Amino acid sequence: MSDLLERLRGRGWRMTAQRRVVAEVLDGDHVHLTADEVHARAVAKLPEISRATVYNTLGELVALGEVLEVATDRRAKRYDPNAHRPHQHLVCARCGAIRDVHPSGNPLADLPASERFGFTVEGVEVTYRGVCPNCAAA
Amino acid sequence: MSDLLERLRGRGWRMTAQRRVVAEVLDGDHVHLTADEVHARAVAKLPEISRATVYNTLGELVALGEVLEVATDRRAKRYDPNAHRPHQHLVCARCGAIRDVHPSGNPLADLPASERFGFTVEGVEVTYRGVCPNCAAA
DNA sequence: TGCTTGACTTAGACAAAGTCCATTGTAGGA
DNA sequence: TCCTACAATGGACTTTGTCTAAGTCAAGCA
Repeated sequence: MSDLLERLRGRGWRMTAQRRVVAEVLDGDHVHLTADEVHARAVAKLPEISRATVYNTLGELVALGEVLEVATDRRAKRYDPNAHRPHQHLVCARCGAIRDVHPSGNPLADLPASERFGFTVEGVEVTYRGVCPNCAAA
Repeated sequence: MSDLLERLRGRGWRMTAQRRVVAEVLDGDHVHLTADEVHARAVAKLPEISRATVYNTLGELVALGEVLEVATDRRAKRYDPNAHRPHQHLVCARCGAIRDVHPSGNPLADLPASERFGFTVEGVEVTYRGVCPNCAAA
């Protein structure tokens, strides 16, 4: 987990208590947290941290490629620390639970040139939607 | 275009001026409008229509399957009247322009059972991201 | 160790998108 | 035509996120 902190320091990050706490929250927990949840957990470790700092720090982590932004619903963005292995998401339509999944195949290859309309296509996001076992049982 | 109105009436929709106007806005224009843009166009036809009504009506159209919600960015949801032909979206990372595209292949089939974690998978959304010709030229 | 500096943090105001609710209006059936 | 349940209104409210001006502090340097 200090891997992440090391990498950040290596990139010239000025290391502050706030940034360390945000990085630790994400690094210690491989789930998909909203900015607000990150803030709540950060506050538990460092009560005086502000919302703006959490947003700033998350934005910086995303820009550095250490964390992915995931927008699976209309509500809050979520932050996915699993940025180093390409993956897609499977979302429960009822409770919003998110799992990382690794489909076979390459969806980029499925878009023929005739369907690209002159765009330079750079990436693709795939979101599978369904109902998780818990919700199905209930 | 009265097709849509007919279908809605057949489903027991109470036809009001407001609903007709919202349906016409979407039906007449095969682009991807935000709720606010729909409201603006509806106001042009019926000045006293309220924002809440536009949201309600869009929500009902989505529930009836006549219109798709598209959440391609963190900002406003967009509404896609092209609900009857399955398709995916290609989004410009700079200007936000959206094109409907029809990839070959079936991404649902690319998710093996071992990657479904007990979920009942019901659908999949694919969003291609790139740069449109206009933005690339600029 | 103790300055200095500019990057970082803070609190709170602000903005955008959307929801809620009490009241008022009206479509469509009797 | 009258009723009544369903729909519309508008304004307050919520959620998520951004911005800014002022204060703070990490890290390099003497």
